[in-house]
Amino acid sequence: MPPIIRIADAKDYVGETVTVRGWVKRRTGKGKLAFLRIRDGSGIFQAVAFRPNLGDETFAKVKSLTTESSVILTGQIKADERAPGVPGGYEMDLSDIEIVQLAEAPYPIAPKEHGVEFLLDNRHLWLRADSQWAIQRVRATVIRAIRDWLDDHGFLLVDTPILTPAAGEGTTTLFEIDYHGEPAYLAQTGQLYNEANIFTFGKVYCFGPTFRAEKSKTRRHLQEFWMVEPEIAFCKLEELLEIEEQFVSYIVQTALEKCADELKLLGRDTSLLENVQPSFPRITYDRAVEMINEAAARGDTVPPHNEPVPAIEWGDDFGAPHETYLAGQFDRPVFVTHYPSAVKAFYMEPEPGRPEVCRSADLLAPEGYGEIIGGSERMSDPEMLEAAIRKHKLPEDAYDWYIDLRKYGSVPHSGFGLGVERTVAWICGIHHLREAIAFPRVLGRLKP
RNA sequence: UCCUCGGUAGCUCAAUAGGCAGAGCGGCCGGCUGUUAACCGGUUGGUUGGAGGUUCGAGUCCUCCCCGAGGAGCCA
Repeated sequence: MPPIIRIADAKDYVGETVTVRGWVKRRTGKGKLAFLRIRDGSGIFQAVAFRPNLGDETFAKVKSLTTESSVILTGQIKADERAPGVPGGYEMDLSDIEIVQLAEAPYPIAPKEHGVEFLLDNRHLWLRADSQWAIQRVRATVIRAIRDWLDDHGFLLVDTPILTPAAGEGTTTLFEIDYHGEPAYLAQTGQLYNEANIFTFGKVYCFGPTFRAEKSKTRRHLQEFWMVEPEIAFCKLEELLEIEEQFVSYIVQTALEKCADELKLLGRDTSLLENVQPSFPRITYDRAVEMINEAAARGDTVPPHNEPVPAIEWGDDFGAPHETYLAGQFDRPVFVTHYPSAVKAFYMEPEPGRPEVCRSADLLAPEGYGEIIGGSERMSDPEMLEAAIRKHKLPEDAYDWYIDLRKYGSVPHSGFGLGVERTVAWICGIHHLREAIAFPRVLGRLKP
């Protein structure tokens, strides 16, 4: 019995006869010669079937194969420059084939362009496409890098609840569920619980799905997305930014190193990612507003539609074109710090001597991918926090425990949240977040 | 919730001024010894999103509705 191998390992078996189990992506042929593009999860290669070698009966089996049929193939591995695939350069000279199932024809997804609606309706099949295979492998690598870096830098993973009694930040729309007769909400952040956990563990992170019921219908939004949220005790804003730039650089460089084949398959220009090394530029909100208004006065435009940069007034939050313009001025991600307190969450520490701005920082990714991190130094004074909660008209009794944290050994502390799908989309160079997660939850869509 | 665009074969799209609903891809049959979303020949394939209206005649014009995409607000 020949050994069963993975396509990714084919290079180690040149000249040997082996067995591969997988699916027929596509069959092409030329008379007595047929090519089977085979996928097994680990990689993609082709099996070459030549009638004089196989005999008429086996060759007829090959010719009968439909797209996505499941097969067990046996043959000799050969190195051949003409062989396409991932990693490519190796193919199987087929000697025997077992058809596990002859797939129904036609397979719904044809080798051509498709519309978004059709692809999302068929997401369970679309995932088999080369591009989707590559993206999910990058995603898994990004998640691994996130956890490795945090675990190796003294952070403890502490899971936070998904069923919560009240709004985390009090700003966005929540999914409400029935918690045995009382209303509960799917978590939009684990941050407040992280802030409790730092008093036990110093540096913590939570990592899980979060839920936003906003009627957001853009390529930068999902109803359900994954977020990693580190939180650090005895940490001021300046130190937080150093952590963030080390963290993001590690994630990007790890993806470049471990997913070179996948990024190549996706056609990603990785030269733009190689710059992602510390340190990242830092600009204040004040300076950002100046830059935007100078650009608006010059009539500068931003991709993808080359719209003019809209002018902005101090105090307004940035729109997508503003973020794209700002990010476009730098060759790596850029921190924008000290936003107006009025446009940010209630818990952010005001800047000493300038209470109208807070010690916050967003990290904007290049190429129009927008905000991948939102972070800040948190308010550490109990009275100031109580006043902020009242000012934002939040239910005070829901935050009593949160205020307690400032009464018993309060310390300066900071944290941030990194959106996994936005990070994956940026690294992969894909247009829409929906491709960065296997089964995206976008507005108006729950199936599959 | 608001703004813009869209819905015709399994898929991607076309259809002059209101006048026989088409092409490519996919599928199926046949041909070809190096295919890369092959090529050549043949063939299959329709409740034009739904309801109503105008008209001799509606994919096309009118009204209402449904669905989708992009964006705004909000945010990762």
